[in-house]
Amino acid sequence: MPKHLGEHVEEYLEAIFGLSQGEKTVKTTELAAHLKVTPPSVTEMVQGLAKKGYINYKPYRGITLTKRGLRIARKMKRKHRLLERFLVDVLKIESSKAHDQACKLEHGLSDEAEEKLCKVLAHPDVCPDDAKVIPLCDKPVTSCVECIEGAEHGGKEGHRGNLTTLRDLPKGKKGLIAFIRGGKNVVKRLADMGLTHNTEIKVLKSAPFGGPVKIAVRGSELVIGRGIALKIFLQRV
Amino acid sequence: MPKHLGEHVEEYLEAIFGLSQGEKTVKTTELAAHLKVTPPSVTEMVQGLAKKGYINYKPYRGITLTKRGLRIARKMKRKHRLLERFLVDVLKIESSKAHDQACKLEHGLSDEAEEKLCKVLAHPDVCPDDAKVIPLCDKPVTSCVECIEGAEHGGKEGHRGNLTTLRDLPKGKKGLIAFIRGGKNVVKRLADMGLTHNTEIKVLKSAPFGGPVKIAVRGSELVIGRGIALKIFLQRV
DNA sequence: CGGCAAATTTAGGTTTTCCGAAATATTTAT
DNA sequence: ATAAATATTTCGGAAAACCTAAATTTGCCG
Repeated sequence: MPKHLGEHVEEYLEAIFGLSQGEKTVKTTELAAHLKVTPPSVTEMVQGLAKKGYINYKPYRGITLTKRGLRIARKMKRKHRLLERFLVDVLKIESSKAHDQACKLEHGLSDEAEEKLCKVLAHPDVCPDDAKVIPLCDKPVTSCVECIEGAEHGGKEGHRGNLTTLRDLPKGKKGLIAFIRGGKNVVKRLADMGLTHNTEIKVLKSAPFGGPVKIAVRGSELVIGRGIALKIFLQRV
Repeated sequence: MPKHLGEHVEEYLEAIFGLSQGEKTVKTTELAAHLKVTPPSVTEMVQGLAKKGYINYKPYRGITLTKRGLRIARKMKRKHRLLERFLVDVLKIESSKAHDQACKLEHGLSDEAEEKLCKVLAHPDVCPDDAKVIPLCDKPVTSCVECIEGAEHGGKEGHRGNLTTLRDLPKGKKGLIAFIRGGKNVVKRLADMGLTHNTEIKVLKSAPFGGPVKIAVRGSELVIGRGIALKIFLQRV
């Protein structure tokens, strides 16, 4: 059982996650540049991570995260981005400085504090720095409502590595609504349009830069705004 | 120039600070128990700290902080306690858990974030855990008002290691008001009683457990409540 | 297809912080 | 005052991460 999972391990996994967006394998040198260490240091660390089962590593070929590694990496990114939101929204720190500050804090943030922070920030969807999506929490819920209403969701953790937001689902693709990021209002508003858990959606048209998305739901067509499209998480089918 | 001042250095100094309350020299074993490491580890670390000038260390005799060490230790305690307040007041984490959580975050908290956090929390005076006083910031101001009003206090840092709160000044002792922790209201309220910067105070009677304090100011007598006594910082004379 | 440049890994070494066992100093108790 | 108990330090070693210099592998280009 990995007890305290060194900071550096987390840092590496998070970096690999960031650099590998969409399956891409990550190269040693990229990682070295990103982490500001030398390539040999990366090689060494990466060998360790592979041995411990966090990544798949073929010498000279590149790196991908395993399921285990992905879980940790997503969690770190989530903590990082929640912290950024906090630093910018609550403490009013410039977002350019917030990133570095979040980097230093993220490894110390407990899961409990992460959860409470998410609640206090009203379940934010993107980080202020680069508007990237904040990964979902791992609780077995289908919308933030269940989390807000308290209730011990003591169950096993979900594995949501493969969910996409509606904004990121490409034109022509279909998906099942897996999670709605929002409280009662958002859930209700979407339900009124027929968008509920497990509903199938097909993307008809998606504006390139996060503009509105046109979708087909149960035969009818709908246009969904950028903001709300970020709150709908889909399981591709 | 010490660049990033390892976490462990900070941790040790903070622990020494905590254990040495009031000049007492700290013993190796105490420190080991407190930090949950073995005595040999402490000895080794402590030798390093002494060489770097953060502590005075006589083998077999004990440890005290130097001025430099004290500055760092106070800063860490301050960050720690501000974080505890934040975790308890804002995130609603149980205060028993908040201490450990704060320990993990404190080393990553930048000076800027510390300052902003202090502002957001409205310049709190004690930490929720054990009601101990949160050390003052090092800015060259005489009350929180100057800090609230913005203004770049770009000057050199103060050295406030020797200030006491009115609550902690023993009966019979005299002090000069050096700092008032509070905004306009507090400062005004105190000014109305004749308590302004540089005023001399003598403690006539001090209730043992933080009860009211009777003092003499400019010939007249006053009784000060526990809460407000914690906000008045004195330079002993 | 051979050779060269770039990417990557191996080798050898450093620093920091920890540990257990053994030596030494200090304190306590007879 | 001295011996036993306790506290502290010394010694030798380990794990993590890093680094530089020196191989080695890969991939591209003529």
